[in-house]
Amino acid sequence: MPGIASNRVAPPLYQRQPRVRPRSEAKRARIVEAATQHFAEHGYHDARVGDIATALGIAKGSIFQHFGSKDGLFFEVYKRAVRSFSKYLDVPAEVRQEGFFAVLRYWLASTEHLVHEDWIPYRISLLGNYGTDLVLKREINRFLISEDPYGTVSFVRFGLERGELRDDLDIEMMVSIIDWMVERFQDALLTAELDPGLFRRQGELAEKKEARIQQFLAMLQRAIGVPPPAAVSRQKSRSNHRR
Amino acid sequence: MPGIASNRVAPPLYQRQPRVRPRSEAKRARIVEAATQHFAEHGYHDARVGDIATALGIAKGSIFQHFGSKDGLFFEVYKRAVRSFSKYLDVPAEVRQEGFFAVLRYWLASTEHLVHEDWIPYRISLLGNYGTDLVLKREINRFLISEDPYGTVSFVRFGLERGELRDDLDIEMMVSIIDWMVERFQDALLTAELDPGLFRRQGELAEKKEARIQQFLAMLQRAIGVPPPAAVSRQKSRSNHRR
DNA sequence: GCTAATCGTGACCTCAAGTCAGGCCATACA
DNA sequence: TGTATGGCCTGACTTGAGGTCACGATTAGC
Repeated sequence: MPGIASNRVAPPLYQRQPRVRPRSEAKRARIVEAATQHFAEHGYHDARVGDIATALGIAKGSIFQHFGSKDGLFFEVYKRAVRSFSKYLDVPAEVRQEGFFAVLRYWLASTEHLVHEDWIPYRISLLGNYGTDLVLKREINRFLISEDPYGTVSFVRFGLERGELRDDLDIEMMVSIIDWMVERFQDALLTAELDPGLFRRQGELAEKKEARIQQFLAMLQRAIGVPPPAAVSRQKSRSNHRR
Repeated sequence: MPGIASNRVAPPLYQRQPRVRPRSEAKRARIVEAATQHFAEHGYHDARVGDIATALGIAKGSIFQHFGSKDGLFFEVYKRAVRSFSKYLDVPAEVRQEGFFAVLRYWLASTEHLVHEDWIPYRISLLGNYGTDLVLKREINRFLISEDPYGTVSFVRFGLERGELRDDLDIEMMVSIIDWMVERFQDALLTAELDPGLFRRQGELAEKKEARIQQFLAMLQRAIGVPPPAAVSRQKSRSNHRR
């Protein structure tokens, strides 16, 4: 897969700063923009690099010069799409004050709304997660780990600091669990519209969505949340949590 | 994608049972066998239909006659691989007697052993889950739902009947949760060897595997298991539960 | 053995990714 | 302003994989 790793040239031998080359950057951006559209509409395999070039009125070779390969182009498209998403903690202050699980509920509940507003980046992310190939998928995972674009790590720290998450679990594991579960849950909600039949029985999911979100959150809370103080000495909630 | 939907011909108009055609079935099986090998070794995209034909000493066109397309061939390969896996409840009787979570622990613990014994079907399943494209993935999901090849549904029923699983959750949701979580957890264990870098930080996972399995099970038990009866009677029900 | 169907073949087609030699053009400096 | 330099853009070209098809070989049923 040529081009995916690094498509920057070797450093200049003497002075001569390349000087940002505004033309080139602008063009890359235009290409990524158009490619996003095409990938989102046709999927990875059925998107044609030639079509993207035609749509932009440029030569196909030009795209390869900038991105090296179709994979390389898609990788840029994917990164841009994923970076456009909000991070977990980017919520209204009052939601954040309510705590970890309130934040989670906020996002699950607004998923549908967000996707209606702009479905394209979601589709791209779906393609990156399931619709290309293992080599690209590995690259994507490296990216997700190194950039943490959803801010899951700091979100989990937030939950830990507030004493809402168990401290006897690996932080790595909690991050993974959140990423996995939320991703799949959102996929299931979303693909009901974008890709009917992609995940398990989303048919009824649409109706029971509210209930599902509640169930899902309650489950997650039991799984990784601090156990409720109750049962022994009723009252006084959080003051005596260990650590 | 011709061929993936149905590569059986229209039903015969009058009598004339096709009569199983032993030659044809045998050949299909040989092709699937060889294709499995190639897909597992090279991944979906880098596997060449021509190579498979050459390896079998037959014409490429013959493969297309039998399976319609590369996708169609892979789909058969995938189904066979997945069907070769054991179902959840296919465990030694004494494990089964211990109950739902014991069965789960049994499988998680033997994952590594199983994959060493025969890594090929696992690789194929990984390719089907992440490494082809969305159209095929949809087909695969339909298959998984209709066949339930791991027997997750009856496994969950088993847990419910034994009173080990909460009865206030949707059965559909529990099935999905189990499928998702176990799949990802196994992937993380497995790809540490098959595809380093495919999932989050599996580096340390290898060492802490035992501990992770414990953590993971405990988490799942809190999430979907019936709450422990204790807690009313004075002291700590959970801290010495560590299993 | 004869006939009708299926099976198998390999040359052929299509089409999309990817390449590259050459012309274009913007900038840097005289 | 003239000219040299180097990156940018082009589009015709190559490569190679999936997929097709007419025809000959093989088999099953009588």
